[in-house]
Amino acid sequence: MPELPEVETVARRIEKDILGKTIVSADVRWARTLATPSVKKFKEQIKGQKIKGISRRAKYINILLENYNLLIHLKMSGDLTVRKGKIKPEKHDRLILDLKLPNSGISQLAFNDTRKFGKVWLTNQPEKFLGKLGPEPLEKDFTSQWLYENLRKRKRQIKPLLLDQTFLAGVGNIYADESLHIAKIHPQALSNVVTLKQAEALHEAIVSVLKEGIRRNGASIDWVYRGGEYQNYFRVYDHEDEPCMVCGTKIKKIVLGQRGTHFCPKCQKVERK
DNA sequence: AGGTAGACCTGGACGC
DNA sequence: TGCGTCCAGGTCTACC
Repeated sequence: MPELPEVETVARRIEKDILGKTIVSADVRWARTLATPSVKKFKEQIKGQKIKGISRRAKYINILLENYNLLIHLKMSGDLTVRKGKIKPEKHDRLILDLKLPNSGISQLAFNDTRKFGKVWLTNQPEKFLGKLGPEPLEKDFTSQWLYENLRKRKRQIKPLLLDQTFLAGVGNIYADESLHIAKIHPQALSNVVTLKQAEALHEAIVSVLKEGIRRNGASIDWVYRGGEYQNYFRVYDHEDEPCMVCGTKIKKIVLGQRGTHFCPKCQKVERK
């Protein structure tokens, strides 16, 4: 599902429609969507809270309320939409918040999530639930030097390491595959033998791929269409057996850390040490 | 420490 | 048409 660019897109899309509105009630349609607190407490605490801001940290959306943070993780199939008026819930709506401005009607913020993996936290200690996330790849502290040093500290296959949110926040399966192809690094290359040059190339690839993803409003694949177009620019993801755009070799698909992994066996060689 | 398998879920694609 | 199997943008836990 959504990775950093898709989550960023969702947050930006709903921002202007929710800022300044007051949450007047909550309809919890799938109880397990709530990570914390209980349904009863959630409804009590969120009622009357005004929406002060919205941001993203890793793949979490963080909606700032007067006394709480509403954290939302879309996991594989989640999406957030704002609807005007009281609408009949859609099939996979898991949580609906009724919003109101003083001099206008009701609108609704709906969390729709087919696969029910998504989670919502209402808390005044967001750090407690955001866990030990790695740096944001689009922030200043993510540099090629940082990447080089931290890759060398570990001894792991590089792709699963990129997906480790405590190592680097926000990169998911698609953008990891795309970045490694641009940087010409084999997904199974060991992190401790990556050269400074490779780390620099990977750093640049990660940043460019994420920025381009955001510019294209993310990717829309499977049945989850959010308006994004980045799926039309994939180099390797979902391109198994198609020719590599660089050298024409057939793109290979393997499984790494239980995730489908796409790469060009000619452009991305494993260096044995 | 790092790798892997199973859970959590629904539904689309594909083979027979 | 229908049924079974596999796969999917994520992450957590258990276990080797």
